[in-house]
Amino acid sequence: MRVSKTPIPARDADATRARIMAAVGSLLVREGFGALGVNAVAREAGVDKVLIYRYFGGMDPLLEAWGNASDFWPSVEEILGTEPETDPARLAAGLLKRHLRALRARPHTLEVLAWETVARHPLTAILARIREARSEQLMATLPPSFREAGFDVEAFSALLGAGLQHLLLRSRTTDVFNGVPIGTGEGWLRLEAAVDALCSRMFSTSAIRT
Amino acid sequence: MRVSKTPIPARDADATRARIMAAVGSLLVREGFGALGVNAVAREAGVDKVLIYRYFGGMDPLLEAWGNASDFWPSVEEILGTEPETDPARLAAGLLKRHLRALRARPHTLEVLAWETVARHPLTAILARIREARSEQLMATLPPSFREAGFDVEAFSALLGAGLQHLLLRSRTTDVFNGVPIGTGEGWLRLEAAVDALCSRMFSTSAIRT
DNA sequence: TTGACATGTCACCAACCGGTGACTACCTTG
DNA sequence: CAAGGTAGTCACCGGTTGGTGACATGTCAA
Repeated sequence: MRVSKTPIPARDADATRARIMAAVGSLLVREGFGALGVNAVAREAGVDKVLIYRYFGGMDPLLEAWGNASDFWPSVEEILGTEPETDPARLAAGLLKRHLRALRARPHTLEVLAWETVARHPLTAILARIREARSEQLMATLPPSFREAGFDVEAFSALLGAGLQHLLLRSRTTDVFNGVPIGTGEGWLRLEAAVDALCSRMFSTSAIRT
Repeated sequence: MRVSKTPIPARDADATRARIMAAVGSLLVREGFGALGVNAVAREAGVDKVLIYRYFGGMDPLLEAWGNASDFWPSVEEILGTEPETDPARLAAGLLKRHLRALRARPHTLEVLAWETVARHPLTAILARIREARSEQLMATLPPSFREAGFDVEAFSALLGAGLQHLLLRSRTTDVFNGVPIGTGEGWLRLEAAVDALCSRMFSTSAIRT
């Protein structure tokens, strides 16, 4: 009569590693960043926490691995779109809208962005570095006419980009922001239309006013 | 020879209550809301934590009391400004800019707003309620022409308001956002100028385009 | 003076946290 | 078969957290 204490220990390191990584993601979107810890991840993965130390070296390296592995940030192509656009207003609006849609499809990324606006953490630093590289890569593809549009394009795009990002973050927990239903697709259609209008009017009338 | 264990116990309940309340604020701005707890507040106030339970009934009631006490949200007058404005573009820009300045002067409020984006909490609910009331109060003072400007004013102001708020939150930990130095007054001047330009062009050309 | 009450100190609790060492079970290589 | 490494379990450590009960000390009124 065998009294084996370990009925199905699986005994598959790669699978265990994968379970731990997956647990990070699901725990993140379900409980939020505050719940992320060695004990919690181990519980979520159904695994002893000592394996986290053995396989990853601790929580921070695990988060690094997780951030590097998943398609955390949208690719440059996803933001640039397929066909080239010359009209600066359409170009700007297209970039903003594709950026919006890319983030809207990535709840993990959204969660980390939320954390980043609030607290400093090794993971947010890691991911910020990846994002910076992507951002520079993207900026390099933009035509120089974009920068000399007759108004402060940096401040303009900072304002709109920040606005979209903030609304995305709020949409995780709130249904309506300033009367706009950010919990539904209809609200985002209205916001995309607003982005279109803003870009169009800024770039087309940029020469009229100083 | 007296061996009094309590050299200066102060013995002033009101003062102790005040010290606890003050400790919440200073701890919040210095360490962030993650560090808020019974032990931390008691330490910060130089007070035994049992007094927090005795005087406030726990951490959440303490936070409620704190949120209700301080001038957390700017008054309606502070947002509306002194002199009435009829031009809708100037009116909108003025509202946004005064809102921005009011929040920039309130680090406590900013910290709780940041908190609100990542977690639900009794305190954030309390403050959200106060904010809602102020917001409605403010909206009631705006002329109806504001709503029928020929474009989606709600989406427009949601986007700009959210953008400013997001940049405010990011400025707590980051110096530059999209090339704009949000850590310095110069960056905020540029952003205010961008708000002016956006409002001006949206309201002045609203009839030209659909 | 005596008692009631308010104020504050202290010790303690269970629960959780991150982290580590010792162990068993298994598979592979000789 | 034996040896060694790998995968996983378990028990434990010190420290911190939220929370409570017992107690000392001061103040004030009867």
